[in-house]
Amino acid sequence: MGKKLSNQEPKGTADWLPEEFLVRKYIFDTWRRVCLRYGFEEYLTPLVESADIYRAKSGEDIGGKELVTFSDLGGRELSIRPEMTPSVTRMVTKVYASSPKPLKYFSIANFMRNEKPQRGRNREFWQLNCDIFGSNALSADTEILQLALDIMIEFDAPVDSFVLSINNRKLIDAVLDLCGANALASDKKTAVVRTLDKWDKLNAAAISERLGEAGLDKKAQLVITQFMNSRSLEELTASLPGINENIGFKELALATQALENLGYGEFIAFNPAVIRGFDYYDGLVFEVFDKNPENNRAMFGGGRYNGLAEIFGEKNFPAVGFAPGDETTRLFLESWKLTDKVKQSAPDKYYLPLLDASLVLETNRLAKELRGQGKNVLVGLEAQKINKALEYANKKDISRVVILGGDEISLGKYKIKDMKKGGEAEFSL
RNA sequence: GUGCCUAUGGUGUAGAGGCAACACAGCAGGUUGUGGUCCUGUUAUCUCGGGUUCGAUUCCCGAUAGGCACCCCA
Repeated sequence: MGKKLSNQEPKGTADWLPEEFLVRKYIFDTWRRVCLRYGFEEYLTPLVESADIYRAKSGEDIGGKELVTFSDLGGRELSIRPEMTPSVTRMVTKVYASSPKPLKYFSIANFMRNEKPQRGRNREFWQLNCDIFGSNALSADTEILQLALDIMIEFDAPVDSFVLSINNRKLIDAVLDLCGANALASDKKTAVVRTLDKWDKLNAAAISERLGEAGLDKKAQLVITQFMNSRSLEELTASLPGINENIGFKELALATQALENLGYGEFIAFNPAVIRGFDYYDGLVFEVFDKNPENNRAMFGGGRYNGLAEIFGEKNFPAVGFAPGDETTRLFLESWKLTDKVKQSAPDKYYLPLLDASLVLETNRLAKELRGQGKNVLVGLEAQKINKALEYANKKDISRVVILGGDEISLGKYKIKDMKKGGEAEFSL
């Protein structure tokens, strides 16, 4: 024997033992069911991509130091995907021109980011990605929001358990224009945007200091403060008259109205602090927040990214989408105790123990027949006394045990015992 | 990248500068065809390396690993 190897998973990754697998399968099945219900089609792209497609527009961290990169035999620099959007955009550019529009696509896939793992965040994680390509209509934005809400509702999320916060990059841009931030050097402008992103975590003095350092005077800061303190579109109009002429504002108002008309009003709210770090968003942006005080966090988000296709040298096409992750979803389900359905989703199983070593053939014949009827049959591999067989079934939470021993065979019968109710039923062999 | 916390059977936890304890799970049996209870047996180089000490699993330093928060992201 050589050196003893660690049986731990690599940092930031996790094994999925059957129990945990069942939870994630429940999450994936729910995602898939709702997407199919909206007529979305499932696709998949390769695990690795050329590293460059992430450096272009994925942001400094995800497209930089968090990228897991290696060289192939030809010296090409490849990365394990840290997100789906560049991949699906790349894929769609190949078929876009010849495809009937719009395209409604989804995928469930795993990703890698070289981060420091912590609660709700691993290096390897799984995401659902839903996107609509080829429609600039506001109804595409609305459908994406509705789909995101329906996924939450399909998980039995109570009304006050989460909120979908919406904002619009065009509106943010207009506000940056109003206060002169768009005229600033790009690093100063980034500092302003970053401050907006941190708004709720910083106090007034810290905000003022940061904005001042970025080059905004008191008057400009007041404009930003009025924008950021608006809790609704009405409040925003009152504090910044004329802002309601902005296209981003109008889109938000119309999308909100559309969702209210469909009965989703109580789930959505305008929130000026929703910015999102990806550089490619250029219209609607949104995030879903868990409202549980023990898990108060953004769960997932999305938005419109009409400009991304240009990195592949293609004519741009409209795109809007979102991506919830497996861990954040799991934490949400746990924080609201919504995991009852997980066990119900486990497949029903039969246990057919081998009660005597001489009955291997008969036992497997019966198992084959029951499997032919579509039943899931777990067959005993080693001879086992019946009390041990029942004990095993209990421990494995198996609800039915098929009994086939010498007595049954001589009568030409077998029995199925219901472990919950205790009764037995007889059947002919 | 920064800071804080933790490391003892398979799992969850006690413990004390001098023979490492308990619970659960696992396996075997009590019990030759009817279960969940009960009883018995069985399971540990106390993460690694160095230091202090007659003696360290315990105290100190370092490494490694894990967790949490920040950053960032979602």
